[in-house]
Amino acid sequence: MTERENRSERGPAYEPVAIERKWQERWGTEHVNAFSDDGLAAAPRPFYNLMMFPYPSAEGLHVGNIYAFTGADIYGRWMRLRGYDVFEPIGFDAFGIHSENFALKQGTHPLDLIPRNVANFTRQLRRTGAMYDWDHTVDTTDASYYRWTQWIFLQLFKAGLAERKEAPVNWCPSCMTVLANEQVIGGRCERCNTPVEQRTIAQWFFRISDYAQRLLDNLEWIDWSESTRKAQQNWIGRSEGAELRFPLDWTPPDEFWDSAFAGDTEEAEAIAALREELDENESRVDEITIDVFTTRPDTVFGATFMVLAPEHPLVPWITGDAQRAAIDEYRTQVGAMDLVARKKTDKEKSGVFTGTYAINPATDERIPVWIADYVLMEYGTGAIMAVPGHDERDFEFATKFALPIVRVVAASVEVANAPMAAAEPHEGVLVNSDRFDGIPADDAKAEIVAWLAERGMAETRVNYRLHDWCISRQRYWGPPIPVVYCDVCGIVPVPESELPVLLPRIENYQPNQSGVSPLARDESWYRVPCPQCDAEARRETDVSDTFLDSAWYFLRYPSANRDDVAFDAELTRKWLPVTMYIGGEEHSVLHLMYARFITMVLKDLHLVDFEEPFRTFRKHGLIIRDGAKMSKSRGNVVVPDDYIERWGADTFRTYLMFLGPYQEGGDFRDQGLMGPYGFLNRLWDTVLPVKELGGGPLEDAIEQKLHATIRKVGDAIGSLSYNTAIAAMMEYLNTVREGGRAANRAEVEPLIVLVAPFAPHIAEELWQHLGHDESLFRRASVRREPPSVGFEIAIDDGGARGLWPAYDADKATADIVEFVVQVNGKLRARMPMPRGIVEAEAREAALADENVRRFVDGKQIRKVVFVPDKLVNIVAS
RNA sequence: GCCGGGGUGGCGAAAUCGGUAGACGCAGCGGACUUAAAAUCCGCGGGGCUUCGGCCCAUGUGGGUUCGAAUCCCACCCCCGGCACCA
Repeated sequence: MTERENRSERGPAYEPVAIERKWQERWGTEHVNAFSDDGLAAAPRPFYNLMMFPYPSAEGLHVGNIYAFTGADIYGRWMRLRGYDVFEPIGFDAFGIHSENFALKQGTHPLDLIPRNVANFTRQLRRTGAMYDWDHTVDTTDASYYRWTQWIFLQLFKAGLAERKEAPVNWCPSCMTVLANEQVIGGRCERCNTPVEQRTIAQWFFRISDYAQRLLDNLEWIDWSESTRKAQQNWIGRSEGAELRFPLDWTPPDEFWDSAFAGDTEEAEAIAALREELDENESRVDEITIDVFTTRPDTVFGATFMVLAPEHPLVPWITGDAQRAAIDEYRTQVGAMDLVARKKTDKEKSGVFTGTYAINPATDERIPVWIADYVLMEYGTGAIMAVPGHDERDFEFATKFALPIVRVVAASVEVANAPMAAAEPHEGVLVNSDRFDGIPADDAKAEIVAWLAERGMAETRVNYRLHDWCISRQRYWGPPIPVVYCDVCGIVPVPESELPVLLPRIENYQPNQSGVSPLARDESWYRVPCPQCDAEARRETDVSDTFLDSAWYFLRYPSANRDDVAFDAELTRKWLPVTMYIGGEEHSVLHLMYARFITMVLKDLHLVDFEEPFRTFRKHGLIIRDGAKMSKSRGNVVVPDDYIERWGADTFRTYLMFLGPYQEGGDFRDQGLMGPYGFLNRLWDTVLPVKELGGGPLEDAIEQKLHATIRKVGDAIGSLSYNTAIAAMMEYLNTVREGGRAANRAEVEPLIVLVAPFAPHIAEELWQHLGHDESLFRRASVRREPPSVGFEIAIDDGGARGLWPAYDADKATADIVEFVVQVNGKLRARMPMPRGIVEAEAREAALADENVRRFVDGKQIRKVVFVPDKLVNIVAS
């Protein structure tokens, strides 16, 4: 029989593309996403299923996107089948350097390019078969969206959490803009990999570091993927220690006080405060101190010199005349380094003596003050006490410049003065530390801090690695920061009523090295009257970081169609925080941190009533191709359109989920598609001959397998083990088809529902074939009288009921179980036994086995281990 | 260096409150159907030995705990991701 003849008996072949078109249209026209006539506002069982909205590139949707979205969509569809009102929106994160660079390369204006990309993405997204709510989408570049991004900025500004300050920032010479710390990876621009330079420019910062502790504390309880939580913990980088003060042994020149410490760095502020204090107390000026942060205050007796970061503001004032030329040269040299060179850990230590000494507050000894590039201005106080005996870097430095090295921690006091060949970072007891000798180093930390604190020379302190978020970008393609500079009034926020500050269309939007934004070229745009005094003023010409756009988009979705508020209070109460968020881990310290921060701020401003935006977050893995990372240069990029056109979205989706554990990712191999494709074909061929009234009762063995499969698939989807869920369905279908037998309706009808989250189109089609005239997903989500189906429907803990089949735990287990018989832990026989068999009987049956006897005979039975319904282990010797 | 994750057949992977290692699938081999091929269906499939009953070995390496270890403990090796002159 030829395939054609064969087919004519079994019915039409599976034609995925036609079926998928049909159902994608029907889902649209039948409003499958409508929970009720009142839509979002009235949904009784809200479940906010979020995925990370894509950046709409010109290349189109990447498999990585589809992998991420499909995994999230399966979860959403599953929840919907279980009777929840699943809100699953999608949008476009279309501002930012990436889009702008591409536009520049193409010579197409982003205002023209982005709508095209969005249209193409929309087409592709629809084709993947995800159940997006197309009535609630966002596009961050739309003025109706960024108006509210600007509004968020203003809320932070009013709360004192947005501030403009001059500070050393990361400058990418290729992108020609500043970057947030989070956008610098190993000293390089995360976008273009160019080594980042340091520049001092006035920028807008959000005070995220004020929230460091809260951001850290909440990580203890939020339900997030472990690795993502750890990444955030590392990024926040809390360390506990102390701040110690080292008085300078130095008389400041007169100009010290009249100097240019008018900058707004913390150090200058501290000096100003100190001056005031000294004036009040008529104290001696040499009580000026260098403050250091240390996690090892117990080693203070070993601090034999100090090191300041070359940029430290005290440096010019404490530099001796003899050292000035060398110091200036070194500072210039370090200032010219890019971050990759500066932060290199394996280069030889360098540094210069300032000519000034400080007093070690523990030993009262004079110790020299140096500058060196291994001390970083941005961490701690930008100054350290160097303890060469117990810090590798200090040891190296001391060795190179012949500075004294003292051991202050040792295994015991007896070995206190053995020669030191290297820094000894290990724990022990204090030595060469005067009255603290013999105390375990760990205990000494608190004691020494307390002792120094009596003299005002120390206090305990925690320090964070997290820095304020620099949000200014000297680029064109972003929301203008809504601020006006007035000579009279200073910094004036744009009144909320005047939002949005529209991004003007300018043709020459190329960035340049000047540090000045392209918008500064459009005088007609930036010249405005001051909103307060009407004097001539000037708009801020920087735009905000794209990550600000995405730090609040999840709040916008439910209210996407509202033009009077950023997010409606009622809708927000109903739908947020997000119930389930699935996305890539690459955003652990960028998007996911910023979104948490913005939400906390909004909570503090009483604009939302929760402070963690995502109840549950799960990361998904990465897809590689044929064992290697996908890249254009390697030529191994999967173009989703081609695969979907050829095999259908259902096969593509199912394969992506089958190729490996979802949370770990996997290797895309074209051959692999054949597995899921064959599965869907066999499903089709099995269900098609089943007529509406056909079939009879379930055979026992199949009924058992069915119940076990329902349980397994539900458990697996719940834990995102999609690959094993699919394997379980394949196994079940194999059982149903065993020996070429024809299936009956009761066997396949529930299977169609199990398959539906993965392959929704074929499921709909087969569902319809079985005589149901309404969409499976619509039927599951719109609560009316129970649908007439030939299986029990599961009722969720929360009372939700959709179409997901229930299983009977008793029926899911076979009546005859295969027992394993071991002798001394080694497998010697397998035998079927009735479920629930008691130990004595199992033991008797086991000992009756010939092979078991071979290993037991002639030996003494010491013990018999019995695991109900599983095994008997006879211990004999 | 620190923090995560991982190492199981030719390949992707299952199985981790300790209890049949390799489910499911890909590729492969054998068979049915066919003039033939494709498609489809059936069967085989870690390695070694075998008197065909079975036996021995096997989950990165080396130890340990246990009646029993891929799973737990100790030491180590390798791979992937993140952080890193962070004091």
